[in-house]
Amino acid sequence: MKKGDHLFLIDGSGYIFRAYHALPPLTRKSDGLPVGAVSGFCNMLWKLMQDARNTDVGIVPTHFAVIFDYSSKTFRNDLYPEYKANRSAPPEDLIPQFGLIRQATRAFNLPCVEMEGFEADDLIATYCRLACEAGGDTTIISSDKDLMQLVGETVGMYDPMKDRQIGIPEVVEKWGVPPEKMIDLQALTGDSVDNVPGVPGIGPKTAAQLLEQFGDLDELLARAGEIKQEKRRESIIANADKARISRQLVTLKNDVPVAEGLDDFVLHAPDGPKLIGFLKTMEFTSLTRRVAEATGTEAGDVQAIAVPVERADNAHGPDVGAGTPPVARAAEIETTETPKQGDTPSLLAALRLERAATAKIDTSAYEGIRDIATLKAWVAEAREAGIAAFDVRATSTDPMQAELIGLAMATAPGRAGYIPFAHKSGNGDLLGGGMLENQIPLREALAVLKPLFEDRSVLKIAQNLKYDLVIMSRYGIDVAPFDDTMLISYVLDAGTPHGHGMDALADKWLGHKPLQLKDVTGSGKSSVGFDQVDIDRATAHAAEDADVTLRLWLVLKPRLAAKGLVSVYERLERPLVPVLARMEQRGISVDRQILSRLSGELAQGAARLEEEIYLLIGERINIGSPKQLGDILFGRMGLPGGSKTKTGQWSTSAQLLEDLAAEGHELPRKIVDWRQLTKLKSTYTDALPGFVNPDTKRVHTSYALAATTTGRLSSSDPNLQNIPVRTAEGRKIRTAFITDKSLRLVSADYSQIELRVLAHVAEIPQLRQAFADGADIHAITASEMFNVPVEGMPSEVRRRAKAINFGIIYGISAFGLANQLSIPREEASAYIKKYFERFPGIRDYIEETKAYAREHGFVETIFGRRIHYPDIRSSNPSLRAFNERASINARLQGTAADIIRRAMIRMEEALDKAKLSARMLLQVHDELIFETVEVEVEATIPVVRHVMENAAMPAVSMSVPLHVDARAANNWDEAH
DNA sequence: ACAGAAGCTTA
DNA sequence: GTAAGCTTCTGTT
Repeated sequence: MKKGDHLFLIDGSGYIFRAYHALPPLTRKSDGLPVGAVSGFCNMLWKLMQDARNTDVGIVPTHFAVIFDYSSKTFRNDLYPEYKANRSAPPEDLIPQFGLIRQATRAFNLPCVEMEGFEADDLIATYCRLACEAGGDTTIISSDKDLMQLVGETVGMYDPMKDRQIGIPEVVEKWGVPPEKMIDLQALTGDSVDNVPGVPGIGPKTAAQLLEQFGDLDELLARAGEIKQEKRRESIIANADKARISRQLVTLKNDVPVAEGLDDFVLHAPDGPKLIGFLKTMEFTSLTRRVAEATGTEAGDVQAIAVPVERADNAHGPDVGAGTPPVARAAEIETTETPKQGDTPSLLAALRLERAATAKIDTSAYEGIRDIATLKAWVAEAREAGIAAFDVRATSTDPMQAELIGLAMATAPGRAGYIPFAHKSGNGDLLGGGMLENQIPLREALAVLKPLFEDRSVLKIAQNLKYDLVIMSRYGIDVAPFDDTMLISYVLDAGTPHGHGMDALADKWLGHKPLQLKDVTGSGKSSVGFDQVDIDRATAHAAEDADVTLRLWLVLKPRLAAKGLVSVYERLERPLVPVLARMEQRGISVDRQILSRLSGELAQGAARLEEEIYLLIGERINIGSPKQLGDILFGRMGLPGGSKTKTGQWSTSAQLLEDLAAEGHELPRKIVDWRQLTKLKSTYTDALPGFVNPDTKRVHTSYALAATTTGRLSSSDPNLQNIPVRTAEGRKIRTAFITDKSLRLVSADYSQIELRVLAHVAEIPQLRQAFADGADIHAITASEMFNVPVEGMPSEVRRRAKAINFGIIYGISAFGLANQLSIPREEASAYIKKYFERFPGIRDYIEETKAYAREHGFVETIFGRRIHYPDIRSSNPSLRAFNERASINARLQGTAADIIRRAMIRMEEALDKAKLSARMLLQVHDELIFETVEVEVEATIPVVRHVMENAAMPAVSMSVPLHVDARAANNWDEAH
């Protein structure tokens, strides 16, 4: 570069966001790919380059580069961790455009410049300095105030959207200070968007005036005592440190060790065919025409090129792969719904399905990523594509104990690789095998992967992502943004016969059966850990999973929009993933001594009962065997009332034994008691200590988001949602769930949430009133049904009404109610009839639900969650009736589940905002359990209650108030 | 070694 | 009558 040359630097990242928000949304016609920002970008580049050839304009660039941010984490985060911390992920439809804009830049024959650890602004500052030193001029294509500090005699800015030049006078006019004081001004005002603190109470006007008065920031801070206005003076003195750190944050670094020099930016004429190929692919018809004219290219001769993101342009592409012909397949899917003609998401869904299902899966085509250079190339490729499916391989299915073995990544269908970190040679002698050659050491690999996994412009996709999230978090990586194919499937298809596991989804959508873990590790006694699998086989297996995950995403994601389920996914599913990941990581403290003592007591009690039982039956059978027990009780001893299970065995259910005990038989009572003690011992007091994590000394359950049909969570390993509470004996187990001395457990649970949901959705005036009054709902029900006053009501009357209320929630049947109340079926029938007479709205609700389910094959919660009942039209009456009851229950249980999900999603921020340190640990369907310091208990409870009671708002304003009870104690028993 | 049934725990 | 998960026993692979 020499004197007279002119460098154009485009702030690519800044432009993307501005164009996205400023320009009308635009999607590629053929498939709905969002391209608004790309279109704006291409038009701007073209205009700038046209101007470059038109010497009349005055400014003629000789050098040209587009600068991008690399990742969200830069050296500024080391200075100030909160820097840009409250930035949220970019909008859904912007994410794929980041990669496209880089491609656009290259199509224009322009250099794309970015560097890890630095913002685009730092690179721009550096190149400005270099150009200045070489005697050239610079124009920065941006209107960002953060760049205004660079404006000077040889550096100007240009806002392409407003067609406005920004020089020294414009900066002074806008901010009241010359460019060289912009840094001090920004240090004072701060920036709420980037989380630069600044001095509270000082805005641009005040800052400019102060700088005018004192000259610069150092002088101002030194002489702050001279400021007349009291508030202002105090604030500046108190926040001098914040101003200093802010100055560091806003000062651009102009000595970045850049890889490309200015000579690499010499402007070349555009390559017509290359550029037109890209523009055609994007379907920018008018720009394509203009470029064709200007470059003298015949647009018709140019083929649209393949673009790594969303290659739906290739719909008639490779017709390989066996099975159903693609067209028939796509058609088959859409006939199950009612697609609207020209409905773009539906069309996209069909196209995606066809592509992903037909492009052959070849496990031998995956790449082993064995050195840093290759890994870096893959990372670059993922950034280009804007999406990356990944799959973690680790030593354990428990993410709290798993050590990373390797990681697979896919960037496009068929394009996948596997990075081995820690595979060992398979010889299983005592010393174990040594580490295999040609792997990338974990630390080095993670250093390269971390910026990608945290890059807000690259969407990370996984199947059951929470597992990977917990592991990555333990390695210091916060994965965002992300999609989870399992959850997308769950939102689309809860209740359908196929599950949401990878194998089921691959089979259903891709007609493909992926390699099984067992096929590479072996099974049973001869099985080996995944780290003992040789790297080629591991690559085939893991990379295939990443490839399949990417294809599933391509197929499933557009279906969310096509079916109007985006908001369920975005508001009830995806945001819960990191919340649950954190809850699982926190775990809960369990006192092993208490459990061990209880185990001893239970063993003694059970042994005593065992002896008594043996004495009564005269032999030492296995009491735990229902078969042996039934044969003795009803066969040899000939007890009355025996009934058979469906396999023809004598039934020995607790209910039946209780009935016999009530008739005065001694043995059944002892058996029931023995079962209770052994149940408590084996399932809880003996099993729980085995779940204490050796590192954290706490118990970390695993929550499944996609395991139930209704939207509830489930808990396993261990299940902490079925810890005993009903009997005094069982409750003792809860005393083992404890906190440290200065901490407390806070338990907050919704009171009667499902009945409240019923009163709301079925619009039952008496029930709404009763809940509004805070009345005893079962007593009110009884009073309405039996015409008895609530005052002095016999407990039996209330009990029956309560059973009916619960029965309604479960999709009542006379058979079930009769069983529950131990009354004849005719009597139960009469109760139900009476109930419907008093609450006709509930009968209507039930009938409407059944009719809706029958018509659509699914029901919905009030938040739009869809639950399918494919057997609702079965000709089998009992199967049909079962589906009817389940669908009635699903609307209520599912709505309640959605409400607590919403509360959980909002809870952490609400606690943060209230400056409370409480940490959410557990969820038990209608209850949340927190751990907090004792001194904050009183402040925490109202915050928790407020979030939970208002969780339906603003999406739904319920006609019945939600009520939350909350208590704190040293253990779960007393807190509940 | 695994799968299903029976039984029991929770909301 | 709804929704789950875990343990034990039992019979099959």
